Amino acid sequence: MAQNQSAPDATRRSERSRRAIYDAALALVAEVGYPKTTIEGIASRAGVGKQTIYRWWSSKADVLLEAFLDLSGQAAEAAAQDRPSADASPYGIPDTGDLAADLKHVLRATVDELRDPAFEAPSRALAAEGVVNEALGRRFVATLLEPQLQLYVDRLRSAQEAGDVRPDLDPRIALELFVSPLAQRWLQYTGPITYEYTDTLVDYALNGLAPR
Amino acid sequence: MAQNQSAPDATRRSERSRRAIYDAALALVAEVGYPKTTIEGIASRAGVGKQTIYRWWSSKADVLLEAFLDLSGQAAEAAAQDRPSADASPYGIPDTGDLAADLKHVLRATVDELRDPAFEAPSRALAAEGVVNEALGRRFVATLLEPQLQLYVDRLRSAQEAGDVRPDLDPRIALELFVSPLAQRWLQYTGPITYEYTDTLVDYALNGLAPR
Amino acid sequence: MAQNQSAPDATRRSERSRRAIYDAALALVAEVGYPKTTIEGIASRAGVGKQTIYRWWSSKADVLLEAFLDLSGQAAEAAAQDRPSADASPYGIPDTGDLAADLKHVLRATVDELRDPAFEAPSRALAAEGVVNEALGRRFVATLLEPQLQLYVDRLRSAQEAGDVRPDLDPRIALELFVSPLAQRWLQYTGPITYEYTDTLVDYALNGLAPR
Amino acid sequence: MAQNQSAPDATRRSERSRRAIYDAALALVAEVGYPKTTIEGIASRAGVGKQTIYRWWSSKADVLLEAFLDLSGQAAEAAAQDRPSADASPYGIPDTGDLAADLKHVLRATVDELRDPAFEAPSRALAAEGVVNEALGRRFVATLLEPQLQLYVDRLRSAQEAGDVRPDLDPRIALELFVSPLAQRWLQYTGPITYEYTDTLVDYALNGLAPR
DNA sequence: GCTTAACCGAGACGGTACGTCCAGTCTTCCA
DNA sequence: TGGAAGACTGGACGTACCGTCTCGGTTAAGC
Repeated sequence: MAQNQSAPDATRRSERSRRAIYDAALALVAEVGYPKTTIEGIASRAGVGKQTIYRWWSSKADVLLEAFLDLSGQAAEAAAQDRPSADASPYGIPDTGDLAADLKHVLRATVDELRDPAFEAPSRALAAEGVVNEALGRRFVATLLEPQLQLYVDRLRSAQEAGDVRPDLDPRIALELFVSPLAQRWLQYTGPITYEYTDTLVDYALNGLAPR
Repeated sequence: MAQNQSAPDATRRSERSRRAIYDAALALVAEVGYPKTTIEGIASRAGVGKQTIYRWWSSKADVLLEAFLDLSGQAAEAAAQDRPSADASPYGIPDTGDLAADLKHVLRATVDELRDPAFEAPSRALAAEGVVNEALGRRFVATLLEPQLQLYVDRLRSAQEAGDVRPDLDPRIALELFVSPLAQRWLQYTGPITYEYTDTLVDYALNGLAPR
Repeated sequence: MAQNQSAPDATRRSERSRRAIYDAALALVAEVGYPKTTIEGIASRAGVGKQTIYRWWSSKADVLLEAFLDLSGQAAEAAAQDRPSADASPYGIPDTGDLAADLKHVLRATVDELRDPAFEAPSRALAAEGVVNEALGRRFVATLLEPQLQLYVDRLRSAQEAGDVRPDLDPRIALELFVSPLAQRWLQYTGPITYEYTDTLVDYALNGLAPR
Repeated sequence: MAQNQSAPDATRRSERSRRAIYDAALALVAEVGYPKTTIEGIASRAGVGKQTIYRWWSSKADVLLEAFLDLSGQAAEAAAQDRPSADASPYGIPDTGDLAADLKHVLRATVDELRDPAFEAPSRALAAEGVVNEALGRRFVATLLEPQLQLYVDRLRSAQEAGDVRPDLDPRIALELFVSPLAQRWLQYTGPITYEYTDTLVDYALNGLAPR
């Protein structure tokens, strides 16, 4: 099944240009915002011809998604380096046996990340694009969001085995009770984002709203 | 505190043009999508000069926000008309005494609304724009989202008085446990949106994840 | 034979506005140039509604032509005031008996006038417009240029009677030999405009190019 | 002395577009007149992006000047082709020994040209623009008018050598006696343009107005 | 080691939309 | 009812980018 039209030869691709484009795209999104970031601007800042961008990506969002993926990969690697422990899982959720404490810990880390300007600008841009562009949205979720959520699924399953979470629950849905509120506050500015808030979310979610 | 610069005289504003612009904006967003909706396109479809748009609004997003607000207002009015009951609250959440049932009912209605193409296109566009444009995002939330959420706050407070919800909970946060997951699935395509799903959310949220 | 459509009633016309419009038009043409002079600009500077201009004139050029006519009229009146002599002819060409001297004198005065910025800007603008807009051009010539040229015709006829100009010549054409070169240099920047130049023109024209 | 700002690379210029723009500009000026000729109109008629015009020219007048220059160049070339005689001078003035006849001949040809609609529309437009825009006016004169006038200078000098014109005359001024009147009549509609008229001009100019 | 095909930087090209400025018309309110 | 004010439709302005398309130059693979 051959490519329809002159698929570029990836083996001859310039690594140098690819990196420069990632850097330029992330820098511009951070500096001037996503809407004012243009393909021409990226090309010019990267010292690259426009065609080199169009050859390998299909849109501005596409470039940014890959650039952000690359950035996340680097960050994950760096984080793994710092954590010499046995648990190999990158960015894994700790399992100390205290579910509430573990979740609160991870959510606090997420709060920190959401405030890191280097991450905020591109991820917000991609999220926004994804809202209106379903194809990109699904890619964004599949490559970036879902892997993160899977960690919660794993932790919740472990908690079910330990008897800390009801066994009949669907962990994929359960995690949304405390993850989605944070996501929405961040995406839509519906409320402040604090440690206290995420701690509260965990408590509410685990214990339920109804009296015991 | 004088007006900045030659503010137009609102009393002379053409109601006809305003309506035509709202209609054109909503129609175009629904037909060709938000990114391909242009000010020129709106003006042309509305049979209006571009300047008439720029005179009263500052951006495409601004036009759409007002158009959607207007549309929502009309819809609310129409709904109020249909409900001859004593409870005057527009779009109010029913209070039958059964909290779970009431919430499930309202969330199912929300599911229906999220699927109504007439609402979906513009609200998705506004949400996307709001993610990346904080000023607009906050206006979107304040004028459209928060009033809806307030209804949940009211219902939860009533439930607290009835002893169906723990009295120490913050209702504004509590509601997020079942509202935000739906919002996120809709915004980010993180999962299917069904009645079953929203029913499950209500059950999980009221009873909690931990065993009783 | 009534006017086709609501001919304005000239008797109720505001003299105040008319004057203000003339002043504004002349001032703007002098300050920003003819192309950047706009009807809106004139109206605003004159403190007048746009409609008041459109009611009485049909175009920017039309306004300027009348304004300039008015200005010329005033100037002629002022000049007449300064000249208490018996000869009533306004701006008349002196008739001392020395044709060459008289023509040189008048042409030198014209040179001065062509350099007066108050006259230059509007008359140049009108001339330019007239080149490309035949109707206006003809009006410009008929109301402003031709009356001036008629003075030369008169003087040349007088000279013919005195035997200083060949009797068979057409004075209307003859005058062009020394007037048109000056006009062209002014209109088209084809050469410098000096007293020496106009003196030379008179000499060449009177004596001819061929040896005597 | 570096180029001011990102001068375009002339070697990559599209000859095809340049020609199409010339053709469109000349056609539009002839069809709808100079004031109604717009850059957008030229671009659209030429099947060219607006930017392609703005890249190489600074204004509508600029485009037209070059287009007309090009047209004149072609016409001159075509004329040279038709004249297989030894005298290489393009558009040269004949030198039969009879100055009056030669001048009358050339002026009659000029009368014809002034009436050729293909030349009239653009040259009138350029002349008008030049009246009000000194920079363009000077370019118009230097590139189009002056070279023509130089031919008269040459012919007059030859006549001086032959003793047909007084030796002390400045030919550059002398030529204006019969050229400028024609120019003015054409530019300002101050009179009809006929062979008889130009013949008369030559007679008057050569013999002078004063009796012999 | 020399050819050759590709990627590459550069940027001109045909387009679309931007946001602004005016033209000329229409409407409202004041004197 | 003339005039000041200014909102209206409409259209051109000059600019910014889009995505496509050459144009040398450089660079790596294959002969």
